[in-house]
Amino acid sequence: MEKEYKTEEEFLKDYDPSEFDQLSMTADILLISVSDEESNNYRKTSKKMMSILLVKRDDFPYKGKWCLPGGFLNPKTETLEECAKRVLKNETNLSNIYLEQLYTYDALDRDPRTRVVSTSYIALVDKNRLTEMINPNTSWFDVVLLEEKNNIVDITLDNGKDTIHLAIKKELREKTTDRYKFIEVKNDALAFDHALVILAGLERLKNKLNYTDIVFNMMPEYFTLGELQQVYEVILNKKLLDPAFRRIIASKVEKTNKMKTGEGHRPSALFKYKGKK
Amino acid sequence: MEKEYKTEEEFLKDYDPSEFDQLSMTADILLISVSDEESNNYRKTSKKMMSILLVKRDDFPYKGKWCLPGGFLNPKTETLEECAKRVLKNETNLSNIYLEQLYTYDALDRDPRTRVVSTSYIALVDKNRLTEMINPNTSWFDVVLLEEKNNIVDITLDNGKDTIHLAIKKELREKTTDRYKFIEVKNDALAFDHALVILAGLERLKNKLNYTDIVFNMMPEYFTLGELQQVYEVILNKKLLDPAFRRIIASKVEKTNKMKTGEGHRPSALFKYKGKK
DNA sequence: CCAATAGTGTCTGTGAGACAGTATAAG
DNA sequence: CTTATACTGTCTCACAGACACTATTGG
Repeated sequence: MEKEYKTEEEFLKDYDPSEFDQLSMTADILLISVSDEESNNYRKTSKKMMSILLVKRDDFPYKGKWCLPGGFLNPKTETLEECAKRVLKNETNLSNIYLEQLYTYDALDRDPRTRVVSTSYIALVDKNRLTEMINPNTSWFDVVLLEEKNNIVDITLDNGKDTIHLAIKKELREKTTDRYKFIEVKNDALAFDHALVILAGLERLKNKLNYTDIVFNMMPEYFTLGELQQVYEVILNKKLLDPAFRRIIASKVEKTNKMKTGEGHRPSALFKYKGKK
Repeated sequence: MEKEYKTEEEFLKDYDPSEFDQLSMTADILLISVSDEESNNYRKTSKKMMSILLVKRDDFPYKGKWCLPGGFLNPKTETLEECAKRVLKNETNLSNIYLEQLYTYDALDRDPRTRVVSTSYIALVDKNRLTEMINPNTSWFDVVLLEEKNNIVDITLDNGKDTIHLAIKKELREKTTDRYKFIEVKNDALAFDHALVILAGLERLKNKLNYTDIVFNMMPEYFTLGELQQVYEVILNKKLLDPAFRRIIASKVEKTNKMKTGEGHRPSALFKYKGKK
């Protein structure tokens, strides 16, 4: 028999959450950066690549597999975003970085332990800011290949020791939008559904590049337009034409009187992010 | 003291989820449609308005306030999207409608009972499809005003009996993107953080209109280009020029040999959605 | 000089914005 | 005929794509 409550206070006093079905949540973070691959030619500039941070799992489940940094939410004390920041701080000692909610993953069997719903976040960082890695199981993986053919995306990640090959099928959810269902076709190395999170995150970043200034969260304070263009090119996965790129970017950056020299070719001006036009 | 496990099976056998902090989740649905406001002039076409579905709360907390249709997730049996579909089916008897995850809301105090994290969904429907409303507490509210001035958004909702005024402040999260933190400035009628969900959902729809064919999820099978243009105009909240609109839409629709007549002016051809160009 | 990147000038085609004009129904 | 919407033709301007050209360094 149900009790009748007159006021919200009275109702809340009697409320017992443990009567209801509960579950656990995690926040998982896709930390993306752009790194330099050193060049063999003194004249040539270093080739840039995207890289993402992975952690080798010490414990079951998925012991020995790689996964995104993440952790269980403490429901009494923190929000999911705070949880993501805490995890990131613990793993990399980074704080004050760009963080954006990506998607909430909740397949029934995504965690073999019990029902765990995960809200994923994208984090962006300028690699120069990354000094010490706290967790020794943590490693940067370069995105050495990212290619889509016939709705199958092939991704190759490499950290210098391990190489991870992923293949993910994209199935159009409905003809009216560009939403896809991602299905793992090949994944021997990544735990949980994190391969799907990585692809979703890289695609989100690619899209946002075109209509926001999000890229500057991955840049140092001073940069050349050549460097900036390379970052665009590696994220968009295509070459851009110099004049067009400079036209678009011109209103967003500010030329400083600093120059970058000693590169075996004409020096280039250093720029700063100016803020939105 | 921790036990050492050799295999994942062994580990899972001993795993007890209740040892860890758990919480409840809900799925909340912002169901959006476009309705006709009948005209007083036999010649004039009816004015279109967006409308959203709200439910009057029968129980504590927020008893008597309006909220989005939503319900608690059963962690053992369903995904959040399935939960959203179940709720929608129960309230409106609708199934097979467009559903898209919007955002996961998780402020510590968003539910006075206990920690409840809510994943919100946008649902779109052609109002002609909506026949019977099952829950008598359910009502369509027209968006009679939606206006942004100095980063304050004013929204007025009206269901013919009740009028709801909302004011939400938009605070830019960082200068590199277009992300805003939404803060309720005025809200006497909506429960939880649902005013924020409504604004986020309407803005998402507005954005998606420009780069997807999402609008056709709100259209009947046959429609005139004038009707379609009106739907665009009410969602984008601005007038469009006929020739420009027709150029953009031309590749997406297919002219049928049906006509719409009897409107007191030149009849117009009926079109069908053709699928992506 | 050479190789490599920095940086600019300019043509061209596409496409959105704008406006004006014609067409056709009901009353 | 009037009124209101349906539908089309065409000009202009902004801007992305493309290509060619000049500038400047280290070796």
